[in-house]
Amino acid sequence: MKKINAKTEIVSQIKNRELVKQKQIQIAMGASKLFIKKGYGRTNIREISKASGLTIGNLYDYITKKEDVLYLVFEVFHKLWVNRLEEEGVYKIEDPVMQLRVALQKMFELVDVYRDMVLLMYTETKLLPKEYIKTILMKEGELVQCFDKILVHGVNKGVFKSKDTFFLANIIVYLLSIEALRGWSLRRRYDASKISALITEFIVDIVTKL
Amino acid sequence: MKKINAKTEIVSQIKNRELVKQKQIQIAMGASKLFIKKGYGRTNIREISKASGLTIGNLYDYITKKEDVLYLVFEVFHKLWVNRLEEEGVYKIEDPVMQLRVALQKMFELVDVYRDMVLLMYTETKLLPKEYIKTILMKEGELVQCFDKILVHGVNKGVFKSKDTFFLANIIVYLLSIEALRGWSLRRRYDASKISALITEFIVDIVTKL
Amino acid sequence: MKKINAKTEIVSQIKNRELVKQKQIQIAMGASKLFIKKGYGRTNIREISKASGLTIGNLYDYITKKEDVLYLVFEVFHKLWVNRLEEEGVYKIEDPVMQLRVALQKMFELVDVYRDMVLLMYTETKLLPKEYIKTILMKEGELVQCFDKILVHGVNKGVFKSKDTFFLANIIVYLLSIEALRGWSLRRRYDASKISALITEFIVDIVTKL
Amino acid sequence: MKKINAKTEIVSQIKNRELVKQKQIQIAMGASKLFIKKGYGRTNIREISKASGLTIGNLYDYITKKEDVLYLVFEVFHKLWVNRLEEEGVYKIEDPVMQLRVALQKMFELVDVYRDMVLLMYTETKLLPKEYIKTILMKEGELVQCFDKILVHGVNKGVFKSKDTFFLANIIVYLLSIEALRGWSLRRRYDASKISALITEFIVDIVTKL
DNA sequence: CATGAATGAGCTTTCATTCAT
DNA sequence: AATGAATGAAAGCTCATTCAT
Repeated sequence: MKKINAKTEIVSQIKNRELVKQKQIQIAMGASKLFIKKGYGRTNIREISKASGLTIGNLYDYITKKEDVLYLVFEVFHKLWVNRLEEEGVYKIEDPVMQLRVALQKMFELVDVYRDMVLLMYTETKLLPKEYIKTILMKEGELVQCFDKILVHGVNKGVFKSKDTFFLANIIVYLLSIEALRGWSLRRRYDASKISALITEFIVDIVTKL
Repeated sequence: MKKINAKTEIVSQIKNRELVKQKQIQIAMGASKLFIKKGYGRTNIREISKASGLTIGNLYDYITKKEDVLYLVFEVFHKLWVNRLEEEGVYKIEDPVMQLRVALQKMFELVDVYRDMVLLMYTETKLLPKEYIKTILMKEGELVQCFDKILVHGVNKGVFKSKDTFFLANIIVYLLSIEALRGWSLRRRYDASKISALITEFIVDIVTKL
Repeated sequence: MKKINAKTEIVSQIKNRELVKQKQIQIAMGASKLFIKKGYGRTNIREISKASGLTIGNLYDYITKKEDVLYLVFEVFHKLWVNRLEEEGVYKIEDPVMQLRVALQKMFELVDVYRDMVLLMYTETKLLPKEYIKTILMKEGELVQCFDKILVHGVNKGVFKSKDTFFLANIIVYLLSIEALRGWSLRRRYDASKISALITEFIVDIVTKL
Repeated sequence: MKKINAKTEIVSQIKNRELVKQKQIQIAMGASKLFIKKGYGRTNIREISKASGLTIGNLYDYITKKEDVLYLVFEVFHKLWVNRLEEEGVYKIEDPVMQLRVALQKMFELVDVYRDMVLLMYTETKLLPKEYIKTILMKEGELVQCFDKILVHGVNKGVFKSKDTFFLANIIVYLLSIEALRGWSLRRRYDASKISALITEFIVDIVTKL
């Protein structure tokens, strides 16, 4: 397994590091709404400037290229996911099935709210320069590791059977996005919450029975 | 379940219908290579014109907007998939597990060759106008139906257990693309053919055991 | 007074002179409707070809440049005006006031039907190459001469007073177009037929009282 | 009589209102020369950009569409006319005939200088979108009102006889442009200043004798 | 640090005209 | 004589990025 190793920081002209961080978050928050609504390619710098409350010139004090904004958006957005699992006591749950169920539920809550953002990540990530993609994917990798940890915990307890938790964790993380990516098909029969429920049961079945 | 019903045809200035069809395929073939390499948004008309061997003006005799080219690419590309299942005797195999295995194998062969194209479809479809999206998704729906049919056949034979073949067919079609969409993660441990094999066994396990 | 002297003929590749004339009229008839509706600049050759029932290639057997079509339209259209005065016995009326009234009435009937065409002539003539403009204006000059003749007739009869019939004939011909050119202002108070009536009385007043 | 009511302002990306006004005039001045020489349709944005001393991008900071330039030209140009009457004490002249003569003279001075511009207004106004046409015509209406006022003044003094000053004011304004629109015919006999003189006497005759 | 006007290459699309059949 | 596919220059317009203030 190749080692994940990428650390990217948007370089800024501004000296005050605290300010830079604060403004970059401000930019990401403003831009994310636009990106979700219109996509990255169709959002222009003027709009990003307006949405983030910075003048164009000032905006460029905190970024170097437009791509940086997309990166910042992904960065902010990604923290949401991992934090969700880490900050809410999921890891303290002892019962493996319960732990998995809770983790999945928390993820689906986010998918439900940020469905378009999930789609955006799939659709726009590859537009970024390689350097950035590497970092983004590394952060995605963290989410896989979270589920891997949960699976290993279940296997150790003798509740889950999987011999290849890494593979299964990937499957699980991939299935989390099914509603965002294939909702147009599934929603012809089921509503969003039913889809989440079906996927949850499906995953639990897999890890306990296969 | 809503009825799928959409039919789109790119309007052309050219009267000779045969020629139109031939040239539109020519355009799609030329453009697809560019789209895979650079994405739709970063490929410009001049390049498409050159790649398809038509002058710009003549190109616009066969399309109306740049978007039409993306649609044409998807259309040509999609025929590949459904044809692959229909034309190669998959439906004549009696043994359900064998039938499913062969179908999956054929699909993975295509994924392997057209990995980037799969990604393109997921990433760029939503850039199209609604009218076109409808048609594209309808064609995607056909693939789901193909697998649904295979599953129903297996259930009737008493070999597959699934009570919700539509849901499962969606999962299967979705999993077909996992290598294209999350290969960056899986390939850190497995090569492409191993991934296909793992997914195949995983699916067979699911349909026979759950 | 400079002598009017211009004769233009659209050159054609086709040998049969009769056919050329017939087709050129066919082209003019088809195109005039388009020009009135959309203006010359916004009508393209494809549309002209369709409207005239000739294929593009064949159309170009009867014209050399798109401008030729505008010239043909003006030519056909202009015959209407002069013919209207010449063919309908206006010149046989003995009473000068009556003759003038009838002539004006006939002209206003045409303005009423071809209002947009009048506007078109004013708006597009100057887009033509000099050679063509000369011919067009010569034909316009014929109309001035028609009215000049009528005025001279009245002066000889002692009914009209004007010493400068050429100047007055120009004024009259100019006033014929007032509704087309300034109708937007006048029509806020009067309808089209009222405008014609007012102008007619105004002209009669002028020629008899000034 | 419908109420005239239209106000159009070319929207600009630039925040500094003063600058916008100044640059828009700069654009109008540069473009008007081109429009007079080649017409609106045959002048392209690149030329306008060069003539106005702005880069293309910057030009588009002050306009939205090419049409806006035509509107700006008309706007600047129109101020000239109304200002000419209002700023030069015409309204202070008590003697109606003298007042009318002076007003006409001032107008003909402008026609003489801006002959091609007058033609342009007649020929290109209708190319504008309705919204703009409305505003342009409203401004034209102001000129009619100026002459209406002069006529009413004369009628009140018992010097002019007209019962329908609105109609006559329209005729007068229309006659102001005769040299621009039909000069090609009249100039075969008279030079420009003679034409102005003839029209002036003609108008004075009309208002005093009819 | 902040402002926003300025830059100009690059984009998609149209269309008069030609020419092989 | 008739057909209509092919040509490609040129059009209007956008937008990421810079830089003087």
